Amino acid sequence: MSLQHALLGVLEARPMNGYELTRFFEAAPRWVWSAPHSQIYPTLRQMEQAGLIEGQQEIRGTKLRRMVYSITERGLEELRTWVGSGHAAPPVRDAFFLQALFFDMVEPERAASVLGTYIAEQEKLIAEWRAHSEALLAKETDLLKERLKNRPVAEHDRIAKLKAHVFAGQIAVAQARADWARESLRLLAEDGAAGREDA
Amino acid sequence: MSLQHALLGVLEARPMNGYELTRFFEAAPRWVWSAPHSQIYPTLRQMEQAGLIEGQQEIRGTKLRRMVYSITERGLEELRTWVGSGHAAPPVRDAFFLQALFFDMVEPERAASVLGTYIAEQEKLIAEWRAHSEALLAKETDLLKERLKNRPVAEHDRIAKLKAHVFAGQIAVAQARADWARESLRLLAEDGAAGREDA
DNA sequence: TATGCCATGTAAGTCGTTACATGATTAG
DNA sequence: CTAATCATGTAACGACTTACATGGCATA
Repeated sequence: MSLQHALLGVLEARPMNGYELTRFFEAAPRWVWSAPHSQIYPTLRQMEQAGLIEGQQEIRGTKLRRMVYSITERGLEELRTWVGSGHAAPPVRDAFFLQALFFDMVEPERAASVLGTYIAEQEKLIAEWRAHSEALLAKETDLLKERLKNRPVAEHDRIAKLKAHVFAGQIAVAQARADWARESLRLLAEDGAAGREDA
Repeated sequence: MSLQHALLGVLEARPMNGYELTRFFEAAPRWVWSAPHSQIYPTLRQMEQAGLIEGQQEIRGTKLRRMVYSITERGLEELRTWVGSGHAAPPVRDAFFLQALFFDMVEPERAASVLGTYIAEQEKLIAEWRAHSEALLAKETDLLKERLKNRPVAEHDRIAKLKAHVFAGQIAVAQARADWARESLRLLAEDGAAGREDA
């Protein structure tokens, strides 16, 4: 159900149509959730039927229609309830750690190459999230600006800090992964050397 | 496809039946992958058809049958190929960070309670993984003992270290999450105080 | 003889991926 | 006029969840 809550969370800032939401959820500098448009459009219709959001049709030009969805009172309530209550953690399922568990089955060079790619990926994510986190702290993102319009000015700093901190969390996790991968590289090198000495 | 590779990785240590694999993948002290038996049994039959594993039927008592699966040469090859090559990272999708992104919408006390539960969960995972990591380093787990039987003694330490290190990675990530959650608690407390001062 | 473990299944439904498909509008 | 962008869909498939379902074996 998380996609629904993600959509509610975005629509809480301002009304949007499916296309805008799609750009948001398919965006390259990734956010905390992602989804393709093929999932977003049907979900929006579902949510409208459930009364969580309301669609308003608009016409651009003569024929190009778009449905602009806004969050309803029920949607807000659902979002607040979900955010305020605990949810069971999803089962552990990490394909990369699974792969790493069998690195002893391949030549160290191949494992090292896989690790190198992984580190680069994590670094890229870190860079994107860092930029986003800083933009939030500076209250420079479009969505945050919209969101703050409905909040008392006294709370603006608090809200910006809290949101930025979430991305700091993503960064911390990615950093832990990257650091671990670098240690793995060292471990592989050591072992490789030891292996050669023994041989 | 990761479940298939997880199964191959376990069966590389020794032949097992669906029930044993199920206990492994549904185990409370979680591993790096999990799956219910309703997913495991059909997957095993699929993998047998694909020639990745081979089933041998055994009878306990008079009627109780069980299929003991062993990895085939093709399965080994598939596993090695998969382990040795890079795979695109799955899209970012973290329900807890998503939830945290909207903590400003609920009372700080509720957010704090959600964070508290989260921290406890992470700590529990850390404890389980720590125990598992230490058992691996000491070469005390059943599966590792089986696995090492087919490897040169000179490599035993290396293999144990590599496997244990994967769980150290899971621990590092969980630790990063827990630390982040603790910082979040501090941030919420600060803000709460500031909010009350302002009011 | 009853409880707990061994052992294996099916089925319905949700979530997510990938590919296919269509057409309007705008800016250069 | 043509390419990029706006805008919205469908369909098939695979992965995972949850619930339902059955029966044998061992031991107390």
